[in-house]
Amino acid sequence: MLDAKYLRNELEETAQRLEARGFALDTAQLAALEERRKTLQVSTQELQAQRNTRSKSIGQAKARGEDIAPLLAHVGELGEQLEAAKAELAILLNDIELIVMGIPNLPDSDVPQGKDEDDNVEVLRWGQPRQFDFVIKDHTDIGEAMGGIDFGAAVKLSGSRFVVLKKHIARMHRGLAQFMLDLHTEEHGYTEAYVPYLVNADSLRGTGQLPKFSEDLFHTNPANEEGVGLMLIPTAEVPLTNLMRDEIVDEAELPIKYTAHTPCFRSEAGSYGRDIKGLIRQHQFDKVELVTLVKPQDSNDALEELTGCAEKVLQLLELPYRKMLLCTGDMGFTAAKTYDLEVWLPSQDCYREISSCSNTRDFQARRMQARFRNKETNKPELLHTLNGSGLAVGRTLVAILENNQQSDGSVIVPEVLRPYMGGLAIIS
RNA sequence: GGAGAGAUGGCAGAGUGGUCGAAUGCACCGGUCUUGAAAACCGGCAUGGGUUUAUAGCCCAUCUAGGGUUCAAAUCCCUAUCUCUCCGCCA
Repeated sequence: MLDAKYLRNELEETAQRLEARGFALDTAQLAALEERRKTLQVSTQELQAQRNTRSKSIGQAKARGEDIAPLLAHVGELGEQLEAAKAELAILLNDIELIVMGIPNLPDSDVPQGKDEDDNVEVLRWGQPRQFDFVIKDHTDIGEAMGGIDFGAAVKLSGSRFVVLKKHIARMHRGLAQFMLDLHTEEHGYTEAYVPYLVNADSLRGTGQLPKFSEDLFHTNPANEEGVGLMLIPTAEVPLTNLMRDEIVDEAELPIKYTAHTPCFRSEAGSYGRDIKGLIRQHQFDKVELVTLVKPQDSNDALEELTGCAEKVLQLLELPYRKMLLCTGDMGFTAAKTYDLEVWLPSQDCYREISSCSNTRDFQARRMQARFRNKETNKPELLHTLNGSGLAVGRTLVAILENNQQSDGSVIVPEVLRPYMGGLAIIS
C-alpha cells in the first residue's frame, strides 16, 4: 500500500510513475473521493468532539446534583447527526481503501522502463549450457523412464497440474529442500521457521495477495466452523513476512532473516495452456523461501545480498543461470525492484524462472504495520521487507534432471547433493 | 466433544458506567549525584488517523475483535477469536 498522504499530495506524479508499469490510476475519481472524504471526516470528528464535551458536562452537572434533563434533550439530535455522518464516512473510507489497496507499488528509479518480459535486462550469466552429443530428453521423459515421476497417478488423486514423485526422484526432491535450508541457515545466517500452510485473510492482505488476487488462491471450504476463511499459502513469503505484522521490533534486532521450506498452492487461474506438460507449472509445488526485514536505508543492499543467497544455490548445484533485472511492466504487484534468476533448461533451449527476489520497500510493511523503533527518535518506523525464492524446489529438480542427463537416461547427482542422497552419484 | 476461568500500554498489573488514554511497578530514554559504574533522586515515555508547511498546536479513534444498551462504555449485554484449567478423544 502506498502512503495515503503521499498519494493524495502527489497524485499526478504517482499516476505517472505507475503508468510506467502499465497501471492506469484514475486520478479524477480518486481526487473527487478524497475531497468528499476530507469534508466528511472533518465534520464527523467535529460532531464527535461536540458530543464528547456535552456528555462530559452532563456527568459534571450530575455530580453537582443539578437537573440534567434539559442537557439530555439537546444532545439527542446531535447523536442522530453523528450516527448518519459516521455511517456515510465509513462507506466512503471503505471505498477509498479498496481502491488504494489495489494500487501496485512504485518502481524504483533504477528499474528499466518496459512493457513485458522482453524488456527485462540481463545483468549476468553464470555457467555454460552443456553441449549434448546425443538426443536429449525432457525431465518428464527422464523421470518417467526411471519410474520416479507419475502424472497419471496424480490425475487420479487430484487432477491436472499435480504430480507424484517416487524413488530417487522423490528423494532428490526432499534432499534439495534440505540442502537449501542447510545452506541458508548455516552459511547465510537465516533463521529456519516452520509455518502454517493455511493462513487468514489479514495475512494475505498484509503481503498483497488480497484483496486483488483472490482468484489465484485456493480457498478452503470447511464442513464445520473450524477453519472458516483460511486459504492455502501461495508462497511462504506470506506466513514469514506476516510474522512481523503489528509488531514493533528493536532496531538492534535488525536485520531479521527467515527461511522456510513449504509447499505453495496456486490456482494458476488465467494460465490455461501454459506449460501444460511437466513440472514447471503446478497447483502445488515446494519452495524454500527467503524473507528479510531491514531498516529502510539497508534495503538496497539487502536485495543484492538476498539474491546472492539464491544464486549461491544454483552455483553450488552447478546449474547455468542468468540474472534478470525486471522492467517496470513485468514486476509483481508489491515489488519496487525485482531480480529473476533463470535456470538453463536444455529441453526448452532457454532460461526459465527459478527464483524471483524482490524489494517491496515499505509497501507490505505499511499494509501490516510491521515496524521498528528508531533508536534516535525513539519513534516507530516502517520496515522494508524483501523476499525471494531460494529456490523453487520442483524447478530445481527439473533443471538437474535435464542438465545432468546422460545418453543412457541416467542422471548425475550434483556433488553437494550426494550427502542428502545416501552418497548416490548417479540415479537411474 | 463436555465443564469452567480469562484477554488492559514493551512486560507485569490496578481499574465495574462520567475530566480514564487509563493508577502502580519493571523496562526504556534524559538529567542530578559519582573518577567511572551501580544505587538513590528528578523528569520523560502508547499507537493509528484528521487538520496543518510542521512528528508546534488542536481534534478523533483505540483497554482481543465485531455488534448492542446509554447523553456517556475498559467497565453493562450479545457474538466471534484466542489463552488457561479439568474430563473425554487423539498423531
